[in-house]
Amino acid sequence: MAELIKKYKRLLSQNNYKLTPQRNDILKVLIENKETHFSADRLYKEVQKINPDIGLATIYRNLEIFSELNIVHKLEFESDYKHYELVDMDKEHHHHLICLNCNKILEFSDEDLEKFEKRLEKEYSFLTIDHHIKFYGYCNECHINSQEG
Amino acid sequence: MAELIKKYKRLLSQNNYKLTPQRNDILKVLIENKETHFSADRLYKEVQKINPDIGLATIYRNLEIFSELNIVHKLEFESDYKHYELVDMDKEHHHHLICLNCNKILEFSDEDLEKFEKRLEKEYSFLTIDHHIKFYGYCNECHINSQEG
DNA sequence: AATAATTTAGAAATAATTACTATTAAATAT
DNA sequence: ATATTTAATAGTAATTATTTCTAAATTATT
Repeated sequence: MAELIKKYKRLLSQNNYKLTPQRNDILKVLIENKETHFSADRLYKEVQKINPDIGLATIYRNLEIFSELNIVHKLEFESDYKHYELVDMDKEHHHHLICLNCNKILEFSDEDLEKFEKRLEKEYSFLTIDHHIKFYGYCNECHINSQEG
Repeated sequence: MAELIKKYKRLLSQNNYKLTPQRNDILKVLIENKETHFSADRLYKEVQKINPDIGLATIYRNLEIFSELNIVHKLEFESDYKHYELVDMDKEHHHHLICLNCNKILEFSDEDLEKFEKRLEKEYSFLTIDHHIKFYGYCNECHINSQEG
């Protein structure tokens, strides 16, 4: 934990950000709950337990920065708020199974894309109705243009 | 077009909804722009061209209904509004390539999941940085419970 | 310690979406 | 065809997640 915080401090510092007590507290909560997807508001309430003076805007501001620095992942589900989770280096890149009924979110990791869809149903007893796959990156024009610039 | 509208009329009717002039106008715009992802607001402005009295709330209300009936797909990207597109039966189930730079959204269809990630870069000259895969369906507990019910 | 630059709390503003209300249109029964 | 019931609408107000703004506080630097 202390080491992890140091790592983040270094990372922040390299990008001209300081490890303020507020940032420290937010990171502490995220680390202690690295299995959890937080809404900004849930995180706010959790951080308030160790720092009653924290402001909601501070949570948002820093989640944005943490997201830039790849300290947290910003997740978009079909809800009307965003979810945030700590990026866990020890954990494989993972995806989500979202229950249309109870909204539970299960995770699975990606090794072999091919066998996924079929295996999922068995391994997780998850009945797939639909799936969305999104790739983020740079399109032809954009990476060509950025080479020029 | 007229046939398609008839099909939607039947579908609405089967679900105790009427094909009102407003719904007709919205569908008309969606059909004429089936390649397009609309925001509620863009759609609103487009429908206003053929029906100046249409209300924004009507757009939202009906997009919700159309989404239930699988007439449109509600899409969530990393933007702060939702995108809607007509479900095109003739079109294969498709996914999206989202440019982090210009936000252009390219489409690709899914045949063979395995070869995707590698092929994508070649076929679309798209430089993938990250991807998200989401499966929607029912988790173990939920489909078990619904069998009991 | 004095100065400059960040960061913060808290409030106000924004913007997408939803809920509400009175009115209109449509469907059904008479 | 007309009266009655029901569904759908326009327009507005309310809601809610998120952003922006501002003055005060903190931190780093000299």
